[in-house]
Amino acid sequence: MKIEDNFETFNSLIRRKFIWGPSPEIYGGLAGFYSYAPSGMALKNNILNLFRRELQYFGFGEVECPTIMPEIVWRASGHLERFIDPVLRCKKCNTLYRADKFLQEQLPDLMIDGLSFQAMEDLIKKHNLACPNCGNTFTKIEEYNLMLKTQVGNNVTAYLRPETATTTYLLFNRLNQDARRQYPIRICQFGKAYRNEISPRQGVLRMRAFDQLELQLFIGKQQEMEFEDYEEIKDKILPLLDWKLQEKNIVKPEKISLETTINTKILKKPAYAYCLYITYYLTRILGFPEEVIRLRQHSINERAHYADDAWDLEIKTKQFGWVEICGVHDRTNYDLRRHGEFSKQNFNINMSSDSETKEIPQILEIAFGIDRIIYTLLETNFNVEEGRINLKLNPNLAPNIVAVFPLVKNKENIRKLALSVHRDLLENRINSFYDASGSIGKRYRRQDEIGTMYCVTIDYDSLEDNSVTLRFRDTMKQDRVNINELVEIIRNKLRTFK
RNA sequence: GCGCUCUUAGUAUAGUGGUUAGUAUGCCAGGUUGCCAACCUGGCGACCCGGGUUCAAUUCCCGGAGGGCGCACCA
Repeated sequence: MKIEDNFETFNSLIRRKFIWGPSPEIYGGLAGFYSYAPSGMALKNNILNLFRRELQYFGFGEVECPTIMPEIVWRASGHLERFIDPVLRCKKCNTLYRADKFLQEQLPDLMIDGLSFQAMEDLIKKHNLACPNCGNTFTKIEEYNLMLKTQVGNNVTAYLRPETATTTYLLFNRLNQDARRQYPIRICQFGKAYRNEISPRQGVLRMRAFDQLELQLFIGKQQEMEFEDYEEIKDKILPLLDWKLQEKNIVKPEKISLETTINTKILKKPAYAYCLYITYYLTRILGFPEEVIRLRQHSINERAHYADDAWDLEIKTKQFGWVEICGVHDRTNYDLRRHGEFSKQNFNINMSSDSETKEIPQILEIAFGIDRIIYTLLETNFNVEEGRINLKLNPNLAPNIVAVFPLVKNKENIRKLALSVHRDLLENRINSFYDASGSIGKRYRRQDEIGTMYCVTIDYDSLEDNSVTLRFRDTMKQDRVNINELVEIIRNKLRTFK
């Protein structure tokens, strides 16, 4: 197989090293479903470990909720209404049309938004509308439900969650008790979400079952405008593309300080600016270079039903263009207002020392798609350098931290020493991989292509003076170090990466 | 979901109505090897699934699944 610097080589690497694969593959697969293999899962876990450590620093507590919730939850959240599309199916050629969009197109002068199914069907009859593809008539309007429906117990209708966020909000009264009025309440949740995509494509970028890591700030209206943490980050410069720039067909973000965005009213709320900062910060520590990142604002009709302002963090990829890996939403008090109404709970609470004023908390939401992070991180770190695949992952994210080799495999005492170095690293809980097969060069290349930063080779001299070769992935340069210092040296090197 | 197109070892590919289904790479075992995909020997491993046509189907036909592209969809 020739190694060319293109995304075919990259795609082949994913399959060859079995990072993830279609599922259930032996039965032909089901579109939109993938399984992670150990190396892919190691990467995912390393990303999560890093995120969890940082989120603790930012004051977030983690919760975990069921992935299935009864119908009423999704009625309250608005998903039942917004995630079910009316569709028209041609009786003959089976082509599917989104009913409301189709009618609006055909009858541009009428107001279609908000019409009942019956009213839409009447319009179709009245205007004799037929399938543009083959000219035949339609079936009755059907529902296409983007949420996966199931039954709990005997006859309770329930849905698999299309986002983790809503399930977090349901805990609000408990979280509020726990928080002792220290606002904002900062909560995160990691877990699966499910969407019944009509045609899932682009591999793990659009799965029907995918992982989200979502951060929520429950915050007072006043506090959003006078947010203490904002003061510490207001000088930070972010690559921003607001929708006014997009209207001028500009795709390159502007580097603006958060303070400027507030002063020029690009952003309304300092607390929201802080959320954009956390989003950008977490993305940067994964090792994404500045040039491939932009934060893009949604236009008004691009926004979700609950959002007052929305920005996506996007990564520039070779294969798929700009890919959203995170959405930041100002959900206002929409969610708690609705869940308060539907559950008859009182979420109108006192958030300040002034015991007179009560309010329903605002929610600011940061939603990462972990699988999209994995894809984009692998793609941006993928390099071909003079016929060598080098996956330049941050060393603490790679599946292996270090690999240990005997220079030759048929010298028993070299092999023994190599194995003991390997075990010693494992004893110190440094993720080490032992490999003795093939030439030394081949073993280096095997590690390069899965991003292992350090390789340790035990040779004839090692037997004499207890020293080994420490070889670096990116430069291929080698240091001579003492075995007794190896653990500390590697730990120190890892420490220089966040 | 519609249209076009594709599907052969882990990966990348060749090819065929009757073949021991080829090649490269990979992987395994052994040999060799004093540091960057070396070499030698031996071995492993594939025609997406179902039906039809046929004496015979991996190959032709139909259907399905999955992938790619375009359209639609992507709260």
